[in-house]
Amino acid sequence: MDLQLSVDRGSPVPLYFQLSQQLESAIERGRLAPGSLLGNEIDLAGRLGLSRPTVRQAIQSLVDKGLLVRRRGIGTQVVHSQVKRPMELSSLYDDLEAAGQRPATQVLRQDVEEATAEVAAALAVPEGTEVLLVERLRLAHGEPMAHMRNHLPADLISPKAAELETTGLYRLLRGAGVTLHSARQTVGARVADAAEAQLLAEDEGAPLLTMQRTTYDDTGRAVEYGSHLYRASRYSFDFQLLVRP
Amino acid sequence: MDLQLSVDRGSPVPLYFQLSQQLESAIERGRLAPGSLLGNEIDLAGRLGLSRPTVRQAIQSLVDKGLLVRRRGIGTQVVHSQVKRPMELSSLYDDLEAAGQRPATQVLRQDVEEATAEVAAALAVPEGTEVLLVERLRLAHGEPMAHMRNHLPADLISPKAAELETTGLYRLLRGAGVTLHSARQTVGARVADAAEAQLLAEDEGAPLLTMQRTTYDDTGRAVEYGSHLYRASRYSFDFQLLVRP
DNA sequence: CAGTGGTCTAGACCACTGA
DNA sequence: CAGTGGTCTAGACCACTGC
Repeated sequence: MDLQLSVDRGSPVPLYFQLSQQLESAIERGRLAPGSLLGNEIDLAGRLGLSRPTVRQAIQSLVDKGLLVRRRGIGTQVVHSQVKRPMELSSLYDDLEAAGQRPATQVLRQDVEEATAEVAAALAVPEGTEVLLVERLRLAHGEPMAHMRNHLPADLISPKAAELETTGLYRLLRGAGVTLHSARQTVGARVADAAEAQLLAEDEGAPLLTMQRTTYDDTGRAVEYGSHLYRASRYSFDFQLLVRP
Repeated sequence: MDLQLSVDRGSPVPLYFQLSQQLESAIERGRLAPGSLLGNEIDLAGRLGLSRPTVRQAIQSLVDKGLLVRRRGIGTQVVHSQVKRPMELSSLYDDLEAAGQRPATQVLRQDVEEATAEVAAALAVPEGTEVLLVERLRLAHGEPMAHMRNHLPADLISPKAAELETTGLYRLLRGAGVTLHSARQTVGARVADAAEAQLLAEDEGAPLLTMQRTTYDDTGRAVEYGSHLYRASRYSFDFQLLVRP
């Protein structure tokens, strides 16, 4: 197994990160075959001129991603199956863009309102607090995909309609210095009523996927509550789970 | 912040794990308030008689769980929001049991069959390979919740119907020595046809959640492919996501 | 038995934050 | 500036695996 592994000590990139990236790309390119053993940590450290803890840190990050499996007494193996990304906190805009679907957005509404009981509870603010409401229609290839209603604390961002039409909400939040940390989601289904059907170019009674999501920043503050409708004929949630050890 | 932290060096439980458990329970009991600083790692190590890397390992595991946030130059803080469990690879049986719903199962069918193209592709076996097909109806409080069709390689387990009625499939797999590792899922929606409606005690045209899942063990072998239908009026998927740093 | 990963130590220097 | 987490080293011993 003659992988060309090497680290650059002059680089500001941490050594363990350089190594984990090289291993990850070797796995992705198939240079490290599924099921193959990685070779023991001590040798690897010696060959690279690194200490064992540093090598372990690199390997551990790939184990956490699900690309490698360690077995005591055996060694470290490349997982057989192609693990794709675990479910990420991504916006529909990013998802569509990544799929090459050239998303478009129509901003239907953008107002500052007083929080209803539902929104206040989700954002953990007093009822009646001013919140920004953004209502959008997401299109792909000119076809409606989803209707999205988002509520945000009014002091976070004040996006222009043009910004909302050319980028995702999460990108705007990150640009405003918000560090997204976690989200709580509920995915369900229901059938379209007449108004929803017309908005999404479906028939009344068509199946819709519903998703409610509250997103928190790293201080634990709720920064967004979304309540969305997706056309089930055009969209499904697709994701990977890792079993926590 | 006078937490009674201590480690038992005689215990076979790793020191970092003892510490992370004590910190986690302190956070859950509210003894470590959200937003409070944890105190620096060097002091903590000194007070416990541990080395700094060991303390860091304990803290890191809680950061990975989303309970703590580190900020360079600032310190380590308890996250404000109550983070619940991230989405787990759990069976509906376990989910219902955890919710106190006393699940029940009707085994509708249990056969060894030849894999269809769909199943063969999902399990990565040749078409026509013998696979175990299990078809079940999951009930809670006597009401149908979901219709579940699972396909498994025929050589893994041969469960008795009684076992299938009193436990989840994943528990049976774990009991057979299978280490579950990851799963790929797709969640969608559609409306019930006449047969599905009757089976699930819904009306024709009622909304259903669909879920297809392929589960892999730690060698990357596909050990289960499931194709399930949930009554949207009774069930939704509820989960937490962490943003990968 | 030899070889593997799992855990742990006691230091070191750096980068970033806030006062 | 002092204090924090981020990274890194060079060892050590243990637990588990397979031969």
